[in-house]
Amino acid sequence: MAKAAIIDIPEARAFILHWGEMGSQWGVNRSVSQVHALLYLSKEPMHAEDICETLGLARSNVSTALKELQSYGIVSRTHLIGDRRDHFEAELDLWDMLMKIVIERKKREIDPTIQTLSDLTDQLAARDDVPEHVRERIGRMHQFLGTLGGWYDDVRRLPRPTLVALMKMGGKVARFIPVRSQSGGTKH
Amino acid sequence: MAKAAIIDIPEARAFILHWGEMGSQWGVNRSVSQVHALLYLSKEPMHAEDICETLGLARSNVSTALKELQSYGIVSRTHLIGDRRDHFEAELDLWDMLMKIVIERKKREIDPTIQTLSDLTDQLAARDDVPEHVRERIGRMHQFLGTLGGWYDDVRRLPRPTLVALMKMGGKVARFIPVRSQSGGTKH
DNA sequence: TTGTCCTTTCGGTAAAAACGGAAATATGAG
DNA sequence: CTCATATTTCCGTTTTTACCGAAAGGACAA
Repeated sequence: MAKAAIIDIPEARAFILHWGEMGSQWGVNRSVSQVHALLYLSKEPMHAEDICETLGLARSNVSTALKELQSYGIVSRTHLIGDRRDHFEAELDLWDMLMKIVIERKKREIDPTIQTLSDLTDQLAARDDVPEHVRERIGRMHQFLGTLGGWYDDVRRLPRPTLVALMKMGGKVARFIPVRSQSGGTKH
Repeated sequence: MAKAAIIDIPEARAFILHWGEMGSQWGVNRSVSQVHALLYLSKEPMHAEDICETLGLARSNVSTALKELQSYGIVSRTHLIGDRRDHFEAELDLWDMLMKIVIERKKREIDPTIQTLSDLTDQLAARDDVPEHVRERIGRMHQFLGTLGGWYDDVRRLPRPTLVALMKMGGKVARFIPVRSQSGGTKH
């Protein structure tokens, strides 16, 4: 009897399918997310052919998906002795995984947007026939995204245990913020 | 001479176009993001017909887009005296805007995923023919998303100035986390 | 109530994205 | 070097999604 494949477990199949759906909601190719989900569940690194058969996808498709996942840094290549084929395994630490996804999407989509807004802000500053509120709103968006991006660049460097501790605190971190006139400061 | 429309400002047009592109990268319909960008730049609330002409979109398309933006809570209807038509304006507070977008996407995509993972975890617990690592990894993902979701539900209730202050602190919030054995604690 | 104006829904079409298969390229063993 | 095997690129097909126009569905004034 052949070793039971992951895909034969209904719950695993459901997981992979759902992950694919969710990915596509976030602008990620369905095949890419499915391959990711499969590798996340796989105990051993898998080679491309194996992934194809398991998910019923074309080889080319899997190849592209793997490249994409590697560019995110959440899947890596390994080699098994006596086997020429590339094998692939997923990042198993979910914190690291999330951080890598966020950093990559920031790099791809947010940073260029900030750059564009920066340019537009400059161009608008050099004009005098533009309604003030337009200049102001684009400028504000620029500043906002810049702040957000800077914040992420900052906190992602924190050691993981610190990050976990911060998250577990939730809203309680607010205790440490100097109170001006808002509620939610020190309660007693 | 007619009042110069926003769309005649090249920088505004670039902003709207870019916003549309970025939206589509995140799984948001391009028309939806464009309408949002336009309303964000508009000083006055606009009615649907006006939006159509400005962006060159069909009436039906704009109607759908407005509905979507309202469901996110980042665009609202208003009425002008002496005008039966609905008028629309965008949320101008970018913090509020972001919070609303995130809460809505969480509701639509993350929460159902957590639910699914919860179900799968239960089902897996009732089986004894499933590799341990599969059970464990799905369970871990469930827990991870739950923690993340809980954290967001928590911090989003903080007063806005507190949130802004926290963000401005960036990684410095880590000062307040009890140090175990990691770097990044109190530096001096 | 009736007509006008405004909005939404619906069905078909057009555009875009995903996908598969074949061909091309690369890698490594002998 | 040559062959066998693994991987990627390219291009045509399929599937999905976005979009428009027409028709239906309200709301309000007269």
